[in-house]
Amino acid sequence: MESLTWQEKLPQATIDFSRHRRVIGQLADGRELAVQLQTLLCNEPKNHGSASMARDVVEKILKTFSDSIYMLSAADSSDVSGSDDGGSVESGASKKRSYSSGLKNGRGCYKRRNRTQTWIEVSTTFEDNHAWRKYGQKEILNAKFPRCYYRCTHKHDQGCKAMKQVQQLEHHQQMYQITYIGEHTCLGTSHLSPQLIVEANHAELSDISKPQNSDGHFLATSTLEQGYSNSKVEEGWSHISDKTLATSKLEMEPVVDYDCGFDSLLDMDFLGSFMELDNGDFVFKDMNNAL
DNA sequence: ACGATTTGACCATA
DNA sequence: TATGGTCAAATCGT
Repeated sequence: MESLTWQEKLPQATIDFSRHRRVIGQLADGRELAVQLQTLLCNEPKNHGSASMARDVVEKILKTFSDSIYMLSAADSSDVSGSDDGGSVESGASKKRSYSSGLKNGRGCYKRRNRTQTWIEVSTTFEDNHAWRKYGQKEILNAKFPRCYYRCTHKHDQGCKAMKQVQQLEHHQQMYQITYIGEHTCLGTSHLSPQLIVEANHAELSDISKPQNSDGHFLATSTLEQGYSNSKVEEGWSHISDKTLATSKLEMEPVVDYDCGFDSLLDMDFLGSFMELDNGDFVFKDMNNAL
């Protein structure tokens, strides 16, 4: 009874490569046309209201084309370039330590927690108004950047079980995919600031909706479990510094388009593609379960 | 001195 | 067996 990894499933999910490539070609043509339209619009007066709106629309179209091409290309390429190089974060000090050989000491004795209280945020910042302590970092297969593991600073003094995992997205390096595990039970407020939030039961997504709120932030909902109220993410967006992350804080652009969020989903365990419905919603077709 | 971070080892799971 | 999640000693920073 062999369980297949997603890499092993990939060829099944992308059986018709030639059709894929034709679609990619079509998308490339569409992008080219959008570029031409953008060029035309650039000749319009800057302060012309409708022209500026049109430019925005064209930019979004371009991004949509680019990301669609990327998504298809990613699925098309069987060359899953391995976990790369070592672009890992190296802290200044070289550290060679000699572990005494009988290292048991209760090390690694733990239970994997259930993931019922899990949700995913995609944001330009991995800060929130909670104090986190980093407890691990790991190179992830097929991911350029390592995944960092944080737990609440108040784990011991207040017994707070909240944790989060932060992973920088390979194709949108200003974006971070943040997986929150468990609610904070420590004192303090919780205001998230996502561009996209996926509420999930750590299971496959089957339905992702376009942004509903006025801020242009994006919200995706798992149809498998509705463990959290959507209002959670719409309460407010205050940021304060996260002490544990301050030292590695990056300069980041504040504005991100929703397609970044979609891109991020590729960096997760999902394999599939997005389809836009007539009503404007996006549906994620899970290729893992296809065929 | 003490808390935070780094990083290799260990364990669970698919 | 490969991969991801967690632990904890060593190291760093204040």
